[in-house]
Amino acid sequence: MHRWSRLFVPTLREAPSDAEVASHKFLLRSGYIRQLGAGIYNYLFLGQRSLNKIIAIIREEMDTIGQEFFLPALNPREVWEPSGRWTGMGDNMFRLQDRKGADLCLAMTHEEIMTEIARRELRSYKQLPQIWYQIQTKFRDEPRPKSGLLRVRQFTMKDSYSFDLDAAGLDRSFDQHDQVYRRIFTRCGLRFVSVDADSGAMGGSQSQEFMVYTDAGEDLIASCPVCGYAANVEKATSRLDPVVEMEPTGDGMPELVSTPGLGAIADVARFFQILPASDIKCVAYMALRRGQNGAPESWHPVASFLRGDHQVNETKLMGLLGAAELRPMVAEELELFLHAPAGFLGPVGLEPAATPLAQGLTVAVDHSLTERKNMVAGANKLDYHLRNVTAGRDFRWTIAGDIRSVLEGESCPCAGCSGRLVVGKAVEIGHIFKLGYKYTQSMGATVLDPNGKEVTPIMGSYGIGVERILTAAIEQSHDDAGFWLTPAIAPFHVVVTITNTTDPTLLAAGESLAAQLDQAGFDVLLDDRDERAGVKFKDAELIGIPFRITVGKKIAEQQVELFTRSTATSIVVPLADVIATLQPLVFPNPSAA
RNA sequence: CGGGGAGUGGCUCAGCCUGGUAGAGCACCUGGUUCGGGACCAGGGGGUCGGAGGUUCGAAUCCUCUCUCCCCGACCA
Repeated sequence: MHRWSRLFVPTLREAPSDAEVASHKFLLRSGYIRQLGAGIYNYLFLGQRSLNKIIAIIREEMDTIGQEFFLPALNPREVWEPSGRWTGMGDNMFRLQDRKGADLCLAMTHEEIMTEIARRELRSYKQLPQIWYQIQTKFRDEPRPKSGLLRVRQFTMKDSYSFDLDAAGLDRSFDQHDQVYRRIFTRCGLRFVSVDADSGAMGGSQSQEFMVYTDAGEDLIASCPVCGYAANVEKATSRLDPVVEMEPTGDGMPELVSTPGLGAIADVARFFQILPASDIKCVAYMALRRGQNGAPESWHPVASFLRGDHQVNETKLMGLLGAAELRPMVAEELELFLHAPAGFLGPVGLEPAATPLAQGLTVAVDHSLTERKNMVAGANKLDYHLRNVTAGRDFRWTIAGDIRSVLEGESCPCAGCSGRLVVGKAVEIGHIFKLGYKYTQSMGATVLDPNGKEVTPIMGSYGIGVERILTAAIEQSHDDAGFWLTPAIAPFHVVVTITNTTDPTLLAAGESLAAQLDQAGFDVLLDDRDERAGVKFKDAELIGIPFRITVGKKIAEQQVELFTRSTATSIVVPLADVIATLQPLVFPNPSAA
């Protein structure tokens, strides 16, 4: 039992002005955290207590499939060299030097260290599979920390790594994580979804993110309400409705039309009296190719083309091209590679490179364009467009593929599904994905298979953002007065509020009840402060504790009030029944207690 | 990194434009009254106005530089 009168719970009546999102405001107001610097936070008593409970759940569930390690956050440069990530991580990694001038870094993740252990220790297929995990502080020099604990430079991550003999084994490890993650997030009281995700720069195949819908999130999720399809928009696809082609004009061949000052899609469409879908949009990039060692190798010009009403999806484009980085061309580069300014760029007359990021200009075309005809496109000449532009006949490309972002309302990509996609913001709380051989291969980890042949184990990598669980929980369960956590992750199960501590009867009754609850296994916070009742009620409702028992006037009839924070309702309970009433509410699943 | 905004007591902010030596509410301390929805009265403590330089008789206020934080776009748990 903890007595509030002796705790440090610095609640704030008003939120500091630099807090924007709900979770940030409430974490500060409730005295869970305090900021130390951009993306760096102190966790105070209540915050740490809640995070500890989250960690305990993660640990308990992870122990059913894996073994807990604890690896150093401080890593020598050498460990990060073979995978190419010492350079590959770029400015996102914190780096430092020791007194001898040797390079070190603060680890952002631990694939290399885990693989290093595997490389040195694993000899035989009989030792596989292995699942190793840790709960550790991670450091990332985020370009832009924001939104309280949502995007920070130091945070706690549960990261695990699986080593399997073959792809089928990896499938099992992946699936085990999927199941365990679902249990963890469910026990933490989160309403979450799992979505297909891009496997990104880490390399690998299947990739799945666990997301919590909230406007504070930074990811966009496309989902189908009919069939349940869900994917990060970085990855999501859709079926496009057929486009009614324009009738050709004149001889049907590309015709130069003066369009002075009409650089914007909307202006061009209005001028030609066409829909934006019949205008070709060009977005030009410089794309970086990296070598085997992760070092930047060369920049290549890329012209991407898509429908005027579509947006480029840079993640998809990078994936299609095999590019490591993408940045928009500047005006001089547009002039140099395309000989025209933005607004008048088009595919006609370009000479596409033979393969992506080879010598010359890489022309990438969205596949919504490859069968189209009689479109309008920039003429690669200031103040001119072309009409009657037909794919294949009038222009060619290096590569065609899906390089656009889906839009809300488009048809679900699933075969036979009639649903329309809905797009919503979400925050990522966990990520599981199949790494493949990237690390085991580059670092030379091998085992002998049953035939005595050397084989490279296949890896998976799985992360959970601990603070993000807390943040997401607050985002999805708050009101004007504060927030509420599920009992399993709340710093306390119940707060016993004595309305007036100067009344010896009330004080004694509250003390006694709190002690009984404590004895019965509840985490109890006794509000024995010499404050007015209103102050105590406000505080209790602010700080995330799911239940409050008010010890007040009704004590004369041996009764108290039980207030349920999530519903903001209270019931009168006889003193003798408090424990029995609270038991199923706090411990709904006996095995989870 | 590019674009926008803000730094004045613990918190929210006023004062700045139009220089004259810092203020309110909340919080805090003491005493008293009060005690089921962020009380009241009286008294009190606390700020080199982010930092440096400059202009001026005089700078929170004007000028230059700088640091930090927040928000919007490229990264990720």
